[in-house]
Amino acid sequence: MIPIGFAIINFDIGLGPAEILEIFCPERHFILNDEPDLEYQLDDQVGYILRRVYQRHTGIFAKLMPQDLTPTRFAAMVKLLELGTLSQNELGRQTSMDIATIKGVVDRLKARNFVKSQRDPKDGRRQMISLTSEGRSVVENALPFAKNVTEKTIANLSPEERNQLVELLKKLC
Amino acid sequence: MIPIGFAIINFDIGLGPAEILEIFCPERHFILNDEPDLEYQLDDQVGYILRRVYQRHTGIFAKLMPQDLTPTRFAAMVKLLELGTLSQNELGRQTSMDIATIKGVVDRLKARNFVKSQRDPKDGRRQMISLTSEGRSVVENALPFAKNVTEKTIANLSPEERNQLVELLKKLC
DNA sequence: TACATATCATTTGCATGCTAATGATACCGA
DNA sequence: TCGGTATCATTAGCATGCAAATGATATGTA
Repeated sequence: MIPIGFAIINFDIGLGPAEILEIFCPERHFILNDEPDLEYQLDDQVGYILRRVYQRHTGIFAKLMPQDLTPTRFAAMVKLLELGTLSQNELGRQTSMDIATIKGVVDRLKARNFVKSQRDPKDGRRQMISLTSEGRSVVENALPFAKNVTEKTIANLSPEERNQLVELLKKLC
Repeated sequence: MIPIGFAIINFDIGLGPAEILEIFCPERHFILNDEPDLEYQLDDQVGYILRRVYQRHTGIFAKLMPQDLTPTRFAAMVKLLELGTLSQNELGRQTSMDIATIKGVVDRLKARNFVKSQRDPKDGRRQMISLTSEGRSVVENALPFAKNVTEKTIANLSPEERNQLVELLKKLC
């Protein structure tokens, strides 16, 4: 049961799929047989919308942030600024990146001399990651831009709506 | 000006960074000098939260969907089911994927024989993409699973909260 | 001490997602 | 018809993001 079938009817009687379903069977939402209503509007699915919103956000981020800072690079540097030296795994946990992803991010930050790493002398498994002085300066200077990115991302929302959104999203992770 | 400095104070007097800033200067939010307040909590930034929520969602998606369907593959197939044959570019626009991304998705769907493509005889530039009969069957069978993915993603929210969230997110893309 | 288990890190492979460069085809106005 | 412009598609390069396999190091216990 696919939307296009309804769209044709829609041309004739000026009703959308949902309304037509209501007319045919307001309780169970089926037509002509017992097939369950599988009407599925991609554009209303939270996952699809989340992808699109995050896409727009990363576009804003790329446009406004200095120093080629990406969301993940910046996140790692902010956490290092806040928490100091961290093992690579711990840095990944703090920034919601798995070990493969955080390794790539750290490698690229090292290539730019924004972070440095050294083995933990007390635990030979650990790579301890910390900001270089250049990295500290870069991330401190980037903070106001990052605030601006957040502002631009939610510019269409009122202050109450902004709080609502963040509270709702926090319940989903 | 980094949070850890406040955290130490916090131990002693039981106040968070925001409250301490209020005490020192409720108007301009600075302490001891004219440096603007750059307090920046990564975990409260909407972009960072969006990434984490979408991450969790894709995890649910991967766990529940059949046929190795990913969010983008499924999105493309749903749009083809709904709208019929589309040019590759148009399919990308309908699913919020740029031309490079949609090409990869289409290539992988073709490799699985879920979609087929042929040049538009009326416009030699266009690759017209459509579902194969196998692809149609796969996506129709996948729809209830996709509904379940959405349900699991927002399981922590009440019905009103779900509507709120979707409405707020739609304002951001 | 020796072994099992856990943790940390690396690597490979696959899948998005973007930009930029390139080439082919349509279309439109002079 | 010609030439400029627009659209469609391909390709290359870089950056996430995940799963799985591998290896090195710690740790706890028999």
